[in-house]
This record gives sequence, structure tokens and C-alpha cells, in this order.
Amino acid sequence: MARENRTEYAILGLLRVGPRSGYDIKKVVEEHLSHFWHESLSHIYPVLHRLHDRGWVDREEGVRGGRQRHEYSLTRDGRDALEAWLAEPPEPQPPRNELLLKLFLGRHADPGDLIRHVREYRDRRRAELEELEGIAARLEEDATAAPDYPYWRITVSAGIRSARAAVDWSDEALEILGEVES
Amino acid sequence: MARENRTEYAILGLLRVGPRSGYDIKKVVEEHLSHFWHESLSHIYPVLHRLHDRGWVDREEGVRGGRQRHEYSLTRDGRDALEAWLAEPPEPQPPRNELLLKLFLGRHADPGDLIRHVREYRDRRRAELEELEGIAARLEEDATAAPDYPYWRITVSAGIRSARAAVDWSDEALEILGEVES
DNA sequence: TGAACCATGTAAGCCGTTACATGATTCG
DNA sequence: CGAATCATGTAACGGCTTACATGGTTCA
Repeated sequence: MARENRTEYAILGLLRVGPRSGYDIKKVVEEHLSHFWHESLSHIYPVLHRLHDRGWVDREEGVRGGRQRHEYSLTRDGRDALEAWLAEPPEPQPPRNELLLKLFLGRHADPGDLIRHVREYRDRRRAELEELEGIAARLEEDATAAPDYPYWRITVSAGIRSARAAVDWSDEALEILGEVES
Repeated sequence: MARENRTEYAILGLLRVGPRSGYDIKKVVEEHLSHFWHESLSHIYPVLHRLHDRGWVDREEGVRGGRQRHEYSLTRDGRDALEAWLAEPPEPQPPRNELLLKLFLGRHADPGDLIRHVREYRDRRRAELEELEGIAARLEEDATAAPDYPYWRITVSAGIRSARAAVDWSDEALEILGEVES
């Protein structure tokens, strides 16, 4: 089952909650899944068409505020496909970490550049960490009763732990690189 | 500078150390970069040809043990290109974590399946952690004097911290999922 | 002698991105 | 009135994977 289109299942998953337009899907991904998932709008539309052709989603053409708007909803087949996918173990993604590659080849680079790369990375991950901690706090405050709560908590925790490890590692790397430079 | 071929620079980087064949490159990636990088052999060959056409590598056709063998080495231009790439900040990869997506949609999945997914993941990351700790120990033992030592140490540490965080998170997730199930 | 490894490649094709194209509405 | 947002798409194409193809060598 390699080489499958993960966008299809991400879309199916979001439609599982309720009917949405392509534009909506993009916004949900950005607002709620952004720390572990990404979709580009131009890819969502053709996938939605394909899903429709396959009978996994229904399409309702409509208008909202004078603008055209196509709302998609899961069909029975779509729900089955989603559930089958959920039951399958996710296949591990082959890693490709550009920062680590550059660091691995660090001897042939300018130490100052490497330090800059790591600092940028650390700042990004630190910002992410703070954002996630805010999300976690809000989740604890007003969503503990939601049926999705345990699942959301798990994904937020993954982000927090990953970001924290990244920040700590960056500090260590910066220390080592500082010694190299001097 | 988006949409660039990272395989090109990975190859350039490995050739920086010394001349190698495509097959060699694949083996080096597997043996030394596997916890943060991946290349497939079928992709290496055409990229090598392209690099050759561009004048970034030289190609020496030869034979080793009766088998044909093409050895590539960096040209001056290739070295310059590599160094320019190393100086550029790595662009952050848009995240796509399938396991987290499935967990996020966990309410619509079978809890037992999710537990199995996380366990598999944890086992994989735990094995990785142990392997990396072994590598770290060996590095400390017999490579502290190598010029590459600080850089290798940094990348190994990244792997260890990431794997450790992943294992810890998995345990937490398993606990939460256990409560959900019962 | 057959499996594992060494060694190089081509072809097909999917996934996803970037760039391009269009047009309405809202709001400062 | 212009920028931001809502809203939907197509075209081109690059990156990488999978499958396929070939053939020599080593070693149990």
C-alpha cells in the first residue's frame, strides 16, 4: 500500500466531522493541524474532484454571500474508506532532514553559517513550543469534556515534546559549534 | 530557492569526502546517514548523470573485480555549489505526520488499532534509540580526535533526543488510549 | 548451484508544488 | 478605492518511487 495519496484521507477525515468546501478544508488544516499536517489549496481541489468521481464524497453546489461555493460531504463509501485507512498502520516516512545533512557535512561549511541555521531553527521551534503550550492550556480549560479531547491532547503533547527536544538539542548544538568556531 | 533537488546536494556532500560510485553513495547513506536521510538507488543514477552534464562532477569509468564501475568525483564547480548550498538556511519542510493525523481523527477509529499503531511506532523508535546510543558510545571511544567529530556528535545527539522524546510520548499516548478504551 | 551482493541503469507514473487565472465581497 | 479575504480552479513540471531490466562475482 505504498505511494498512496495521503491528501485523500486527510480530506476524508476532515469531512467526517461535517460537510465543508475546499477552502474550508484548507483553513481547518491551517488552524488545527498545522503542527503536524499541511495541505496546499491547489492540491485539495483536484483531489476533491477525484474523490467525487470515485463516489467517496457528495458535492452540493451552492452560493454563500453571492460567491460560488461547493460543499462536499462524506458518502457511506467514503466513510468506509476512511475507517479502513485509519485501521492500517501508518507507514514510516523515510527521513530527510536538511538541517542535519548540512550539519553532518559541517566540516566543509562556514561555522558562522551553521550557527545561524541552528539559531533560526531553534527560534522557530521555540515559537512553536510556546504556541502549543497555549493550545494545551486552553484545551485543558474548556475541552476536557469533548469526545475528541483525549485524541487532541495526544497530538498536542506530541508537538510539545518534539519542540522541546528540538530546542534543547539546538542549545547543545550551538554550544558545540561555539567551541568549534573559537 | 524552493523546489530544489536535495538529492543533488546530498550526493555532492558525500563526494566531497572522496570519489565514489552511485552504489557506494547509496551504501554510505544507509550506513551513516540513515537516521536523518534517505536516498533511493534509482534516483541517484540519473542525478549523477545530471551533475556530470552540469560539470559539477567528473566521471571515471572503470572496472572493479570484473564488474563495471563508474567513479564520480567533485569538480571545482561542484565544490563551490556545495559550499553555496551549505551556506543557505535550510528551508523548513511542511510537516506530514500520518500517525498524528490518524490519532487526531482517533474518535472515528478503533481504539485497539490506534494502540497497535502507537506501539509499533514506539518499538521502532526505541530500537532506533538503542542503536544511536551505541553509535554515540563508539563515537566517544574512537573518534573524538576526528575533524568531523563535533558535527557527527551533533547529528547523533539530534537522533537520540528525538527518539527519546518519541518513546516517552508514545508511553503517554498509550496511557491515554488505554483509558479511552476501558 | 543458488542466494546474496555488486553494479548500473530506464520507464512509467504519482504526489504535490508553483505559477497562473478569475472573480465576488468585505471592510478600513 | 484598495487590500484582504472568500472561493475555485488549471497547467506545467519537478522530485522521487516503483517496477522493470541486465549482468557479473562471491561464497556457502
